[in-house]
Amino acid sequence: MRAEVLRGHLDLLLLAIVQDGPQHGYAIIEALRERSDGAIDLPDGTVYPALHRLESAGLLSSERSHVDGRPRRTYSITSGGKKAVAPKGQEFSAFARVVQNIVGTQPWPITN
Amino acid sequence: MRAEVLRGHLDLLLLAIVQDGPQHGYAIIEALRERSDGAIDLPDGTVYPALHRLESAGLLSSERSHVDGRPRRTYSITSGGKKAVAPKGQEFSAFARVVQNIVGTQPWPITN
DNA sequence: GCTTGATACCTAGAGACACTAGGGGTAGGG
DNA sequence: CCCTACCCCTAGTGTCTCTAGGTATCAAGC
Repeated sequence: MRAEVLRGHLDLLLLAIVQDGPQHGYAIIEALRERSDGAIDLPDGTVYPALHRLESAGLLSSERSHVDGRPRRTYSITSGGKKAVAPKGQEFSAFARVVQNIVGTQPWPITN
Repeated sequence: MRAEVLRGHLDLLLLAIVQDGPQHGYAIIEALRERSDGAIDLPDGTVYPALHRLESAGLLSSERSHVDGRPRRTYSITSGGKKAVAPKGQEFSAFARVVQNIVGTQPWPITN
């Protein structure tokens, strides 16, 4: 699955991953791949600029460190990021529901 | 809801509407607004270029006509468009499921 | 008769964001 | 010594939506 498909929702995914604990960029990419069973496999050239955007937007903060001599930038979610992630998630749900409704496919069982 | 949010999925929505019967652009915009309970309210400057794209991609075809002296362009779905809409819908479902899964919000009732 | 609003279509230019395709390094195994 | 995995970064490109205009008909209100 290309990030092209989730354009505009990549921020939500990145925030969701970092919300579960500070991560560095490379680990975030792996976490997304694992949590999606390989469906989401992003090029790092997509993720790093997105992380920079989120940081300059104040939703993430980062710290440089060195592990085994390798430079690392670890991202943590800020209080602003925490506040933003819930409504973003709800907005996505609403969006998905509306699209499913119009398209007519039901990905989840109807219960009533 | 801005089309910005559904970037990349607008094609799917337009195809889904036209699949239910030929429509002209203005009517498609209204159909989307009604079927989404007002959530999707697209500017025509977004929709018309999208329809042109879909036509030049061979997924829609159009015919000019006149109603009450007003020029109209009515769009119909092509066989190529019909073939494309189902997998696009499934792709969207898969995408939505994966995102929900990662974000952790469940917009539909869990049944097991 | 004139204006306003709804109907109906179109385009140019700008901006946002993911992509491609590179660049830089360290560490470890063959 | 080279290749792979690990780790970060940027420039330029392309696609798609947005804004902000334009054109034109018709009905209703004044």
